[in-house]
Amino acid sequence: MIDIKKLRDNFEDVKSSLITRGYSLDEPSFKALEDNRKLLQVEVEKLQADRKKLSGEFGKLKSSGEDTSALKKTIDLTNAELETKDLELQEILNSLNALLLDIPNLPHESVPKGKSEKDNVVIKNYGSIDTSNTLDHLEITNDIDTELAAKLSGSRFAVLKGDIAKLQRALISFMIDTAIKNGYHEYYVPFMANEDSLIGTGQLPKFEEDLFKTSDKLYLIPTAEVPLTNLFRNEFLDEKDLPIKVTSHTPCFRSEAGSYGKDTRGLIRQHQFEKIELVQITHPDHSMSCLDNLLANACEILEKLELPYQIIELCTGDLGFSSSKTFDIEVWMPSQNKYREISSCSNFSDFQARRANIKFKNKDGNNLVHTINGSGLAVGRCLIALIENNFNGSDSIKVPECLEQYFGSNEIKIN
RNA sequence: GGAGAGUUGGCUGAGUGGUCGAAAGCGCCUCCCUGCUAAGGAGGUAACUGGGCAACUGGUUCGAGGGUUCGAAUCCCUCACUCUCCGCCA
Repeated sequence: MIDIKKLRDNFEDVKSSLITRGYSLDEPSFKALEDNRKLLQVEVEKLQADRKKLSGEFGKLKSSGEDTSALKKTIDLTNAELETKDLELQEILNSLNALLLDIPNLPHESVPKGKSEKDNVVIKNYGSIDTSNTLDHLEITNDIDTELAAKLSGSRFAVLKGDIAKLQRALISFMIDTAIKNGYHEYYVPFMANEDSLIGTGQLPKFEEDLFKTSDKLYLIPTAEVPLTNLFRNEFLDEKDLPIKVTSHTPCFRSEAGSYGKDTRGLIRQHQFEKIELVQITHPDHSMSCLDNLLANACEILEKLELPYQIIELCTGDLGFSSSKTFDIEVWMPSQNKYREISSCSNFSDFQARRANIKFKNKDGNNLVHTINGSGLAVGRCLIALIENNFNGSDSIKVPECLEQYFGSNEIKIN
Protein backbone atom coordinates (compact mmCIF):
# COMPACT_ATOMS: atom_id res chain seq x y z
CA MET A 1 0.00 0.00 0.00
CA ILE A 2 1.35 3.38 -0.90
CA ASP A 3 1.22 6.35 1.45
CA ILE A 4 -2.15 8.12 1.16
CA LYS A 5 -0.53 11.38 2.27
CA LYS A 6 1.68 11.20 -0.79
CA LEU A 7 -1.43 10.84 -2.91
CA ARG A 8 -3.02 13.86 -1.29
CA ASP A 9 0.04 16.09 -1.37
CA ASN A 10 1.82 15.02 -4.56
CA PHE A 11 -0.94 13.60 -6.66
CA GLU A 12 0.69 14.53 -9.98
CA ASP A 13 4.04 12.96 -9.05
CA VAL A 14 2.43 9.73 -7.92
CA LYS A 15 0.27 9.64 -11.00
CA SER A 16 3.13 10.04 -13.44
CA SER A 17 5.26 7.55 -11.54
CA LEU A 18 2.47 4.98 -11.79
CA ILE A 19 2.03 5.63 -15.49
CA THR A 20 5.60 4.42 -16.07
CA ARG A 21 4.53 1.02 -14.82
CA GLY A 22 1.32 1.05 -16.81
CA TYR A 23 -1.14 1.89 -14.05
CA SER A 24 -3.48 4.79 -14.57
CA LEU A 25 -4.95 6.35 -11.47
CA ASP A 26 -8.64 7.13 -11.54
CA GLU A 27 -8.17 10.82 -10.86
CA PRO A 28 -11.77 12.10 -10.77
CA SER A 29 -12.99 9.34 -8.51
CA PHE A 30 -10.08 9.76 -6.11
CA LYS A 31 -10.51 13.51 -5.92
CA ALA A 32 -14.25 13.23 -5.39
CA LEU A 33 -13.87 10.62 -2.68
CA GLU A 34 -11.13 12.60 -0.97
CA ASP A 35 -13.08 15.88 -0.98
CA ASN A 36 -16.11 14.11 0.42
CA ARG A 37 -14.08 12.33 3.02
CA LYS A 38 -12.61 15.55 4.30
CA LEU A 39 -16.00 17.23 4.59
CA LEU A 40 -17.72 14.32 6.27
CA GLN A 41 -14.86 13.46 8.60
CA VAL A 42 -14.74 16.98 9.99
CA GLU A 43 -18.50 16.89 10.55
CA VAL A 44 -18.53 13.47 12.13
CA GLU A 45 -15.69 14.27 14.48
CA LYS A 46 -17.39 17.48 15.51
CA LEU A 47 -20.56 15.55 16.32
CA GLN A 48 -18.57 12.98 18.27
CA ALA A 49 -16.97 15.74 20.30
CA ASP A 50 -20.42 17.20 20.97
CA ARG A 51 -21.78 13.92 22.16
CA LYS A 52 -18.85 13.41 24.46
CA LYS A 53 -19.39 16.79 26.06
CA LEU A 54 -23.17 16.40 26.35
CA SER A 55 -22.85 12.94 27.86
CA GLY A 56 -20.56 14.36 30.51
CA GLU A 57 -23.14 16.98 31.36
CA PHE A 58 -25.84 14.36 31.42
CA GLY A 59 -23.91 12.39 33.98
CA LYS A 60 -23.50 15.43 36.20
CA LEU A 61 -27.20 16.28 36.07
CA LYS A 62 -28.10 12.70 36.82
CA SER A 63 -25.79 12.44 39.81
CA SER A 64 -27.09 15.67 41.31
CA GLY A 65 -30.64 14.44 40.77
CA GLU A 66 -31.68 17.13 38.29
CA ASP A 67 -33.98 16.79 35.32
CA THR A 68 -32.27 15.30 32.25
CA SER A 69 -35.15 15.13 29.77
CA ALA A 70 -34.32 18.34 27.87
CA LEU A 71 -30.69 17.40 27.54
CA LYS A 72 -31.59 13.89 26.45
CA LYS A 73 -33.57 15.33 23.57
CA THR A 74 -30.51 17.26 22.38
CA ILE A 75 -28.33 14.21 22.70
CA ASP A 76 -30.78 12.04 20.78
CA LEU A 77 -30.77 14.56 17.96
CA THR A 78 -26.99 14.67 17.88
CA ASN A 79 -26.78 10.90 17.90
CA ALA A 80 -29.26 10.55 15.05
CA GLU A 81 -27.32 12.97 12.89
CA LEU A 82 -24.06 11.31 13.82
CA GLU A 83 -25.37 7.94 12.79
CA THR A 84 -26.33 8.96 9.26
CA LYS A 85 -23.19 11.02 8.67
CA ASP A 86 -20.98 8.28 10.03
CA LEU A 87 -22.56 5.72 7.74
CA GLU A 88 -21.81 7.93 4.76
CA LEU A 89 -18.26 8.44 5.94
CA GLN A 90 -17.65 4.72 6.41
CA GLU A 91 -18.83 4.08 2.88
CA ILE A 92 -16.43 6.62 1.47
CA LEU A 93 -13.59 5.36 3.62
CA ASN A 94 -14.22 1.83 2.35
CA SER A 95 -14.13 2.96 -1.28
CA LEU A 96 -11.00 4.96 -0.64
CA ASN A 97 -9.35 1.99 1.00
CA ALA A 98 -10.32 -0.34 -1.84
CA LEU A 99 -8.85 2.12 -4.30
CA LEU A 100 -5.67 2.35 -2.25
CA LEU A 101 -5.25 -1.44 -1.95
CA ASP A 102 -5.47 -1.68 -5.73
CA ILE A 103 -2.60 0.73 -6.37
CA PRO A 104 0.80 -0.90 -7.01
CA ASN A 105 4.02 0.27 -5.40
CA LEU A 106 5.88 3.21 -6.87
CA PRO A 107 9.00 2.27 -8.88
CA HIS A 108 12.27 3.42 -7.38
CA GLU A 109 13.80 6.34 -9.30
CA SER A 110 16.71 4.15 -10.41
CA VAL A 111 14.46 1.66 -12.23
CA PRO A 112 14.82 1.83 -16.03
CA LYS A 113 11.69 3.08 -17.78
CA GLY A 114 9.99 0.61 -20.07
CA LYS A 115 6.70 -0.88 -21.16
CA SER A 116 7.24 -4.64 -21.02
CA GLU A 117 9.81 -7.35 -20.45
CA LYS A 118 11.38 -6.39 -23.78
CA ASP A 119 12.70 -3.27 -22.05
CA ASN A 120 14.36 -5.13 -19.19
CA VAL A 121 18.10 -4.67 -18.95
CA VAL A 122 20.69 -7.42 -18.73
CA ILE A 123 23.20 -6.24 -16.17
CA LYS A 124 25.41 -9.29 -15.71
CA ASN A 125 26.37 -12.52 -17.40
CA TYR A 126 28.03 -15.39 -15.59
CA GLY A 127 29.51 -18.62 -16.91
CA SER A 128 29.63 -19.94 -20.43
CA ILE A 129 26.71 -21.68 -22.06
CA ASP A 130 26.97 -25.00 -23.82
CA THR A 131 24.55 -25.45 -26.71
CA SER A 132 25.51 -29.03 -27.58
CA ASN A 133 22.80 -30.69 -25.49
CA THR A 134 19.21 -30.05 -26.53
CA LEU A 135 17.46 -32.84 -24.66
CA ASP A 136 15.12 -31.71 -21.95
CA HIS A 137 15.02 -33.07 -18.41
CA LEU A 138 12.15 -35.48 -19.12
CA GLU A 139 14.07 -36.94 -22.03
CA ILE A 140 17.24 -37.29 -19.99
CA THR A 141 15.79 -39.08 -16.95
CA ASN A 142 12.76 -41.26 -16.25
CA ASP A 143 12.85 -40.37 -12.58
CA ILE A 144 10.67 -37.31 -13.13
CA ASP A 145 7.22 -38.78 -13.64
CA THR A 146 4.37 -36.47 -14.56
CA GLU A 147 2.00 -39.25 -15.60
CA LEU A 148 2.08 -40.82 -12.16
CA ALA A 149 1.50 -37.38 -10.69
CA ALA A 150 -1.47 -36.87 -13.01
CA LYS A 151 -3.00 -40.04 -11.59
CA LEU A 152 -2.46 -38.83 -8.03
CA SER A 153 -3.40 -35.21 -8.47
CA GLY A 154 -3.71 -33.84 -11.99
CA SER A 155 -1.71 -31.72 -14.34
CA ARG A 156 1.17 -29.52 -13.21
CA PHE A 157 2.40 -31.95 -10.58
CA ALA A 158 5.38 -34.28 -10.59
CA VAL A 159 6.60 -37.37 -8.83
CA LEU A 160 10.37 -37.54 -8.35
CA LYS A 161 12.07 -40.87 -7.86
CA GLY A 162 15.37 -42.28 -6.71
CA ASP A 163 18.44 -40.20 -7.36
CA ILE A 164 16.44 -37.23 -8.67
CA ALA A 165 14.39 -37.09 -5.45
CA LYS A 166 17.65 -37.34 -3.55
CA LEU A 167 19.26 -34.65 -5.67
CA GLN A 168 16.39 -32.31 -4.85
CA ARG A 169 16.91 -33.02 -1.15
CA ALA A 170 20.63 -32.31 -1.55
CA LEU A 171 19.91 -29.02 -3.30
CA ILE A 172 17.57 -27.94 -0.50
CA SER A 173 20.13 -28.69 2.20
CA PHE A 174 22.90 -26.98 0.28
CA MET A 175 20.84 -23.83 -0.28
CA ILE A 176 19.65 -23.58 3.31
CA ASP A 177 23.17 -24.12 4.64
CA THR A 178 24.50 -21.44 2.30
CA ALA A 179 21.84 -19.01 3.52
CA ILE A 180 22.72 -19.75 7.15
CA LYS A 181 26.40 -19.22 6.35
CA ASN A 182 25.42 -15.82 4.90
CA GLY A 183 23.77 -14.76 8.14
CA TYR A 184 20.15 -15.81 7.65
CA HIS A 185 18.24 -17.33 10.54
CA GLU A 186 16.45 -20.54 9.55
CA TYR A 187 12.72 -20.94 10.19
CA TYR A 188 10.31 -23.77 9.73
CA VAL A 189 6.91 -22.22 9.11
CA PRO A 190 3.28 -23.19 8.41
CA PHE A 191 2.45 -23.85 4.76
CA MET A 192 -1.00 -22.36 5.20
CA ALA A 193 -1.59 -18.71 6.02
CA ASN A 194 -4.58 -16.62 6.98
CA GLU A 195 -6.09 -13.74 5.06
CA ASP A 196 -4.36 -11.02 7.09
CA SER A 197 -0.97 -12.49 6.25
CA LEU A 198 -1.72 -12.58 2.52
CA ILE A 199 -2.95 -8.98 2.65
CA GLY A 200 0.23 -8.04 4.51
CA THR A 201 2.53 -9.20 1.74
CA GLY A 202 0.24 -7.98 -1.05
CA GLN A 203 -1.19 -11.18 -2.59
CA LEU A 204 -4.67 -10.27 -1.37
CA PRO A 205 -7.11 -8.84 -2.17
CA LYS A 206 -6.00 -8.39 -5.77
CA PHE A 207 -4.56 -11.80 -6.67
CA GLU A 208 -6.84 -14.25 -4.95
CA GLU A 209 -7.29 -16.31 -8.12
CA ASP A 210 -3.59 -17.21 -8.06
CA LEU A 211 -3.92 -18.90 -4.67
CA PHE A 212 -5.26 -22.21 -3.41
CA LYS A 213 -7.79 -21.64 -0.65
CA THR A 214 -8.76 -24.30 1.86
CA SER A 215 -12.20 -24.89 3.27
CA ASP A 216 -10.98 -23.41 6.58
CA LYS A 217 -10.40 -19.97 5.08
CA LEU A 218 -6.66 -20.58 4.98
CA TYR A 219 -4.53 -20.22 1.88
CA LEU A 220 -1.67 -22.46 0.78
CA ILE A 221 1.40 -20.24 0.67
CA PRO A 222 2.58 -19.28 -2.83
CA THR A 223 6.03 -18.52 -1.39
CA ALA A 224 7.72 -18.54 2.02
CA GLU A 225 7.88 -14.77 1.69
CA VAL A 226 4.37 -14.79 3.14
CA PRO A 227 5.03 -16.55 6.47
CA LEU A 228 8.56 -15.13 6.83
CA THR A 229 7.55 -11.50 6.36
CA ASN A 230 4.43 -11.90 8.46
CA LEU A 231 6.51 -13.17 11.36
CA PHE A 232 6.99 -9.47 11.99
CA ARG A 233 3.47 -8.24 11.26
CA ASN A 234 2.22 -5.79 13.89
CA GLU A 235 5.60 -5.71 15.59
CA PHE A 236 7.81 -2.90 16.72
CA LEU A 237 11.38 -3.95 15.98
CA ASP A 238 14.59 -2.75 17.57
CA GLU A 239 16.46 -0.40 15.24
CA LYS A 240 19.78 -1.94 16.24
CA ASP A 241 18.59 -5.42 15.15
CA LEU A 242 18.15 -4.31 11.52
CA PRO A 243 18.63 -5.79 9.05
CA ILE A 244 16.92 -8.98 10.20
CA LYS A 245 17.73 -11.84 7.80
CA VAL A 246 15.54 -14.93 7.76
CA THR A 247 15.21 -17.95 5.51
CA SER A 248 13.01 -20.98 5.12
CA HIS A 249 12.57 -23.95 2.84
CA THR A 250 8.93 -24.58 1.98
CA PRO A 251 6.84 -26.02 -0.77
CA CYS A 252 5.03 -23.29 -2.70
CA PHE A 253 1.54 -23.62 -4.14
CA ARG A 254 0.26 -21.65 -7.09
CA SER A 255 -2.94 -22.11 -9.02
CA GLU A 256 -1.36 -20.79 -12.23
CA ALA A 257 -4.73 -19.46 -13.26
CA GLY A 258 -4.28 -17.69 -16.56
CA SER A 259 -1.26 -19.67 -17.68
CA TYR A 260 -3.15 -22.42 -19.50
CA GLY A 261 -1.06 -23.87 -22.27
CA LYS A 262 2.08 -22.13 -21.01
CA ASP A 263 5.09 -24.21 -19.92
CA THR A 264 3.00 -27.36 -19.81
CA ARG A 265 5.88 -29.80 -20.14
CA GLY A 266 8.07 -30.94 -17.28
CA LEU A 267 8.95 -29.26 -14.01
CA ILE A 268 9.12 -25.68 -15.20
CA ARG A 269 5.68 -24.52 -14.02
CA GLN A 270 4.03 -26.59 -11.31
CA HIS A 271 1.21 -26.16 -8.83
CA GLN A 272 3.65 -27.29 -6.15
CA PHE A 273 7.39 -26.67 -6.02
CA GLU A 274 10.15 -26.41 -3.45
CA LYS A 275 11.82 -23.11 -2.79
CA ILE A 276 14.28 -21.57 -0.38
CA GLU A 277 13.31 -17.99 0.35
CA LEU A 278 15.55 -15.21 1.64
CA VAL A 279 13.92 -12.29 3.45
CA GLN A 280 15.48 -9.18 4.92
CA ILE A 281 13.71 -6.69 7.16
CA THR A 282 15.78 -3.55 6.76
CA HIS A 283 16.26 0.05 7.79
CA PRO A 284 14.71 2.30 5.10
CA ASP A 285 18.03 4.11 4.63
CA HIS A 286 19.87 0.92 3.73
CA SER A 287 17.36 -1.15 1.81
CA MET A 288 19.05 -0.78 -1.56
CA SER A 289 22.39 -2.09 -0.31
CA CYS A 290 20.49 -4.90 1.42
CA LEU A 291 18.92 -5.77 -1.92
CA ASP A 292 22.39 -5.94 -3.48
CA ASN A 293 23.45 -8.19 -0.63
CA LEU A 294 20.48 -10.51 -1.06
CA LEU A 295 21.01 -10.65 -4.81
CA ALA A 296 24.64 -11.63 -4.26
CA ASN A 297 23.53 -14.32 -1.78
CA ALA A 298 21.24 -15.81 -4.43
CA CYS A 299 23.86 -15.63 -7.20
CA GLU A 300 26.38 -17.37 -4.98
CA ILE A 301 24.26 -20.51 -5.11
CA LEU A 302 24.34 -20.67 -8.90
CA GLU A 303 28.05 -19.98 -8.98
CA LYS A 304 28.74 -22.81 -6.55
CA LEU A 305 26.52 -25.04 -8.66
CA GLU A 306 28.56 -23.92 -11.70
CA LEU A 307 25.45 -22.98 -13.66
CA PRO A 308 25.50 -20.14 -16.22
CA TYR A 309 23.12 -17.31 -15.42
CA GLN A 310 22.30 -13.71 -16.15
CA ILE A 311 20.88 -10.93 -14.02
CA ILE A 312 18.10 -8.83 -15.45
CA GLU A 313 16.95 -5.55 -14.03
CA LEU A 314 13.21 -5.25 -14.53
CA CYS A 315 11.94 -2.08 -16.17
CA THR A 316 9.07 -0.08 -14.67
CA GLY A 317 6.49 -1.79 -16.88
CA ASP A 318 7.46 -5.31 -15.83
CA LEU A 319 7.69 -4.71 -12.08
CA GLY A 320 5.55 -6.86 -9.78
CA PHE A 321 2.62 -5.28 -7.95
CA SER A 322 4.37 -4.77 -4.59
CA SER A 323 7.90 -4.15 -5.79
CA SER A 324 9.76 -0.88 -6.17
CA LYS A 325 12.86 -2.48 -7.69
CA THR A 326 13.48 -6.01 -8.90
CA PHE A 327 16.38 -8.04 -10.23
CA ASP A 328 15.56 -11.38 -11.82
CA ILE A 329 18.18 -14.08 -11.92
CA GLU A 330 17.83 -16.32 -14.95
CA VAL A 331 19.57 -19.65 -15.36
CA TRP A 332 20.52 -21.20 -18.68
CA MET A 333 18.08 -23.89 -19.83
CA PRO A 334 19.70 -25.88 -22.67
CA SER A 335 16.51 -27.56 -23.92
CA GLN A 336 14.77 -24.22 -24.32
CA ASN A 337 17.89 -22.54 -25.61
CA LYS A 338 17.26 -19.59 -23.35
CA TYR A 339 17.58 -18.23 -19.84
CA ARG A 340 14.65 -18.80 -17.46
CA GLU A 341 13.83 -17.08 -14.19
CA ILE A 342 15.06 -18.92 -11.13
CA SER A 343 14.91 -16.11 -8.58
CA SER A 344 13.32 -12.71 -8.31
CA CYS A 345 14.94 -10.35 -5.80
CA SER A 346 12.92 -7.30 -4.88
CA ASN A 347 12.91 -4.27 -2.68
CA PHE A 348 9.32 -3.61 -1.60
CA SER A 349 10.30 -0.38 0.17
CA ASP A 350 7.61 0.40 2.77
CA PHE A 351 4.78 -1.09 0.69
CA GLN A 352 4.49 -4.38 2.58
CA ALA A 353 5.58 -2.81 5.87
CA ARG A 354 2.65 -0.39 5.69
CA ARG A 355 0.17 -3.17 4.96
CA ALA A 356 1.66 -5.51 7.56
CA ASN A 357 2.40 -2.74 10.08
CA ILE A 358 6.08 -3.49 10.66
CA LYS A 359 7.90 -0.64 12.37
CA PHE A 360 10.79 0.44 14.51
CA LYS A 361 11.12 3.32 16.92
CA ASN A 362 13.94 5.80 17.12
CA LYS A 363 14.38 9.39 18.23
CA ASP A 364 12.63 10.63 15.09
CA GLY A 365 9.50 8.68 16.00
CA ASN A 366 7.95 5.58 14.51
CA ASN A 367 9.18 4.40 11.14
CA LEU A 368 8.16 1.74 8.66
CA VAL A 369 10.85 -0.77 7.79
CA HIS A 370 11.65 -1.79 4.25
CA THR A 371 11.22 -5.41 3.20
CA ILE A 372 13.44 -7.26 0.73
CA ASN A 373 13.10 -10.79 -0.52
CA GLY A 374 14.16 -13.22 -3.18
CA SER A 375 14.47 -16.90 -3.86
CA GLY A 376 17.68 -18.58 -3.00
CA LEU A 377 16.61 -20.49 -5.12
CA ALA A 378 13.62 -22.11 -6.79
CA VAL A 379 14.57 -25.76 -6.37
CA GLY A 380 12.48 -27.32 -9.14
CA ARG A 381 13.91 -25.08 -11.83
CA CYS A 382 17.36 -25.52 -10.39
CA LEU A 383 16.93 -29.26 -10.72
CA ILE A 384 16.06 -28.86 -14.41
CA ALA A 385 19.08 -26.62 -14.99
CA LEU A 386 21.38 -29.06 -13.27
CA ILE A 387 20.09 -32.08 -15.20
CA GLU A 388 20.14 -30.36 -18.57
CA ASN A 389 23.42 -28.46 -18.20
CA ASN A 390 25.31 -31.37 -16.60
CA PHE A 391 24.11 -34.20 -18.85
CA ASN A 392 27.12 -35.80 -20.51
CA GLY A 393 25.15 -36.61 -23.66
CA SER A 394 24.91 -40.33 -23.06
CA ASP A 395 24.63 -41.94 -19.64
CA SER A 396 25.26 -39.65 -16.69
CA ILE A 397 24.62 -36.33 -15.00
CA LYS A 398 27.48 -34.66 -13.22
CA VAL A 399 26.84 -33.61 -9.61
CA PRO A 400 28.70 -30.39 -8.77
CA GLU A 401 31.29 -30.47 -6.05
CA CYS A 402 29.28 -28.35 -3.61
CA LEU A 403 26.53 -30.99 -3.56
CA GLU A 404 28.72 -34.04 -3.11
CA GLN A 405 28.63 -33.96 0.68
CA TYR A 406 24.83 -33.86 0.52
CA PHE A 407 24.32 -36.24 -2.38
CA GLY A 408 27.10 -38.69 -1.59
CA SER A 409 28.36 -39.09 -5.15
CA ASN A 410 29.70 -36.97 -8.00
CA GLU A 411 27.43 -38.31 -10.70
CA ILE A 412 24.01 -39.75 -11.40
CA LYS A 413 23.97 -42.81 -13.65
CA ILE A 414 21.15 -42.95 -16.13
CA ASN A 415 19.74 -46.32 -17.13
C1' G B 1 -14.54 -33.40 20.81
C1' G B 2 -15.87 -31.90 26.41
C1' A B 3 -14.95 -28.39 30.76
C1' G B 4 -12.74 -24.00 32.55
C1' A B 5 -9.53 -19.42 32.47
C1' G B 6 -7.75 -15.54 29.67
C1' U B 7 -6.65 -11.54 25.40
C1' U B 8 -5.35 -4.03 28.23
C1' G B 9 0.49 0.60 26.00
C1' G B 10 7.34 -1.19 23.30
C1' C B 11 7.06 -5.17 27.56
C1' U B 12 4.95 -7.01 32.49
C1' G B 13 0.49 -5.90 34.70
C1' A B 14 -3.78 -3.12 37.62
C1' G B 15 -8.47 -1.50 36.36
C1' U B 16 -15.96 -4.09 36.70
C1' G B 17 -20.68 1.98 33.85
C1' G B 18 -18.85 8.74 33.59
C1' U B 19 -13.51 12.15 36.85
C1' C B 20 -9.94 5.96 32.35
C1' G B 21 -6.21 6.31 26.88
C1' A B 22 -5.89 3.75 31.38
C1' A B 23 -2.32 2.72 38.16
C1' A B 24 2.40 0.58 39.05
C1' G B 25 6.86 -1.56 37.37
C1' C B 26 10.32 -2.45 33.29
C1' G B 27 12.29 -0.30 28.96
C1' C B 28 13.32 4.20 26.31
C1' C B 29 14.43 9.81 26.05
C1' U B 30 16.18 14.56 28.40
C1' C B 31 18.55 16.71 32.51
C1' C B 32 21.32 16.39 37.46
C1' C B 33 25.06 13.80 40.26
C1' U B 34 29.56 10.72 40.41
C1' G B 35 36.98 11.03 37.28
C1' C B 36 34.98 6.45 33.88
C1' U B 37 31.46 2.43 34.63
C1' A B 38 27.70 0.77 37.93
C1' A B 39 24.25 2.80 41.31
C1' G B 40 21.21 7.22 42.50
C1' G B 41 17.89 11.79 41.70
C1' A B 42 14.16 15.09 38.54
C1' G B 43 11.06 15.20 34.43
C1' G B 44 9.12 13.09 29.97
C1' U B 45 7.31 8.78 27.11
C1' A B 46 0.77 4.53 23.62
C1' A B 47 -0.70 3.84 18.53
C1' C B 48 -3.46 5.48 14.45
C1' U B 49 -5.60 9.59 12.34
C1' G B 50 -8.39 14.63 11.00
C1' G B 51 -8.35 20.09 10.73
C1' G B 52 -4.83 24.27 10.64
C1' C B 53 0.81 27.98 7.30
C1' A B 54 1.63 27.53 12.32
C1' A B 55 0.87 27.97 17.49
C1' C B 56 -2.45 24.57 18.37
C1' U B 57 -6.69 21.60 18.43
C1' G B 58 -10.15 17.37 17.45
C1' G B 59 -11.39 12.06 16.70
C1' U B 60 -10.66 6.69 17.04
C1' U B 61 -8.53 2.51 19.44
C1' C B 62 -8.25 -1.88 25.78
C1' G B 63 -8.38 -9.45 20.60
C1' A B 64 -12.46 -8.75 16.21
C1' G B 65 -17.55 -7.74 15.08
C1' G B 66 -22.44 -6.69 16.79
C1' G B 67 -25.81 -5.09 20.94
C1' U B 68 -27.60 -2.49 25.65
C1' U B 69 -26.92 2.75 27.50
C1' C B 70 -27.23 9.75 27.33
C1' G B 71 -22.33 7.39 28.19
C1' A B 72 -18.73 0.84 27.64
C1' A B 73 -11.85 -1.47 28.78
C1' U B 74 -15.95 -2.46 32.31
C1' C B 75 -22.67 -5.31 30.99
C1' C B 76 -24.86 -8.83 26.90
C1' C B 77 -24.24 -11.80 22.16
C1' U B 78 -21.20 -13.95 18.14
C1' C B 79 -16.36 -15.09 16.39
C1' A B 80 -10.89 -15.65 16.51
C1' C B 81 -6.73 -16.76 19.27
C1' U B 82 -3.91 -18.31 23.88
C1' C B 83 -3.53 -21.27 28.33
C1' U B 84 -5.11 -25.44 31.84
C1' C B 85 -7.64 -30.14 32.59
C1' C B 86 -10.17 -34.49 30.26
C1' G B 87 -10.79 -37.51 25.76
C1' C B 88 -8.46 -38.95 21.12
C1' C B 89 -3.99 -39.26 18.50
C1' A B 90 1.31 -38.94 14.63
